[in-house]
Amino acid sequence: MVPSPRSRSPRGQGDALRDEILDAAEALLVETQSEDAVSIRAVADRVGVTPPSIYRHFEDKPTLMFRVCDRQFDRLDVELRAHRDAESDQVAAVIACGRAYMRFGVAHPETYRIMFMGHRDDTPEQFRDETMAEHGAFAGLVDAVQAVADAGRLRPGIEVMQATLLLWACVHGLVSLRISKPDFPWPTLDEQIDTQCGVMCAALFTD
Amino acid sequence: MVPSPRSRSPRGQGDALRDEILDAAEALLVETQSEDAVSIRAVADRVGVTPPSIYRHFEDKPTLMFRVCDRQFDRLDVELRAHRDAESDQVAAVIACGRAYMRFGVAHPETYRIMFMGHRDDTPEQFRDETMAEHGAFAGLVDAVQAVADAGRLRPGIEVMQATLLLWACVHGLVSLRISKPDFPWPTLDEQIDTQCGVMCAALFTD
DNA sequence: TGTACATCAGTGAACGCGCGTTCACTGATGTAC
DNA sequence: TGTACATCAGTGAACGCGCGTTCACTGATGTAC
Repeated sequence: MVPSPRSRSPRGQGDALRDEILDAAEALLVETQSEDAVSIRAVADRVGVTPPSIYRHFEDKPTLMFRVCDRQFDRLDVELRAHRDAESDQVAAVIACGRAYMRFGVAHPETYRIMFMGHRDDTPEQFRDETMAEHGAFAGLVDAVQAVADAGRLRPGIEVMQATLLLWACVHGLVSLRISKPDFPWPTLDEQIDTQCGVMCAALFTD
Repeated sequence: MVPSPRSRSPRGQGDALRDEILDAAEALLVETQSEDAVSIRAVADRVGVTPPSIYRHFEDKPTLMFRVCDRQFDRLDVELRAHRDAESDQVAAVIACGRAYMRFGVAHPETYRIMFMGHRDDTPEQFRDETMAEHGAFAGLVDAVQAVADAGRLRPGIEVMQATLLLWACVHGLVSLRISKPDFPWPTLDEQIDTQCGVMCAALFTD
């Protein structure tokens, strides 16, 4: 291994390496588009550190991977929140969220795969419920649909949670199929998103 | 390894083992619900044969796994075809197919995962396009939607392929989310399927 | 009817692989007296 | 101002693991003459 120019962190700042590790792992994930390629050794190499150092900052590999993805999803959350705050029309806000979500998923396939397409048993306990129901993208979607309902624009006979789950299934379905089956003769992403948003809104919302 | 009671196949019938291997692999997959647990060694053990024997019948592990899943999906195809033939109402036929597809996916999570949630690079070449666009469940769905269109019951402005992709995204989304996030507070499967079918049909079909 | 031979289903032993992880350690830095 | 010490970020070497896969082989069975 080539000796790295990296110098050791001073006393109180051991956490500096933590962020470098997250950055390196994220970069590897983006470059290789393969969770397997992001081994503890590869991450350590890229940071310029030996593998055991990783364990000073993350308890094991799955946790590291989820922290990486979690950080990326936090950025999505910020974006979704911005969309909701920016739109005065509640239905338009839901559409904007849906669009942003689908674009994000297709643009970050391996991240999306880890967060939403993985095996339950490969998911560290701390990420099993939390990330999902309460926190993050899903909660935002519930809020956005609730706003539509509060404005009286949800189609009669459909409840907020039903509508939210249906929307989630649709956006997730589009994203995950495109990720798993890249060789399928898909239409343009824009075209598919437009169709899907149009039909879904017509089905769920009024006005 | 306990010596097995299995006796060697006579001359022309080497293919007998092939089916036994498929059966054993399928049984293991169903029991463990884990692709990783279905190792070449585990399959060989269960059949009562040594690992190298597997390679006389399947070129490698991914191919074996896909053959196993393919066989299960063939059964789904038969079921879907039966639904379509049994329903005189075209829309009812699409609904029946969608329901059967979702039930199948949720009932065979690991099979579904391998076929529709895997990495493109883990998919043997022979299964990359074929299983999808031309053959099997998707083609059946296209046919069913085409029948609705032929009956003049597709909502104006929506094309057959658009409607099919949307339906596919929805059913796949429901199935794959329930598989990946079993800890999520889902509604009953029946309830979720009913809502989804109701809303989708209202959105896409007329009468 | 008997013998030599080809076939081929299945074996036994081993290969290399890269992985996640653990362990006892080093050595620079700050702190107490 | 100097010395002993505690801290703690990061190291080096190795562990065990189970996997997919390969190779040269055995030995029962059918076939040709």
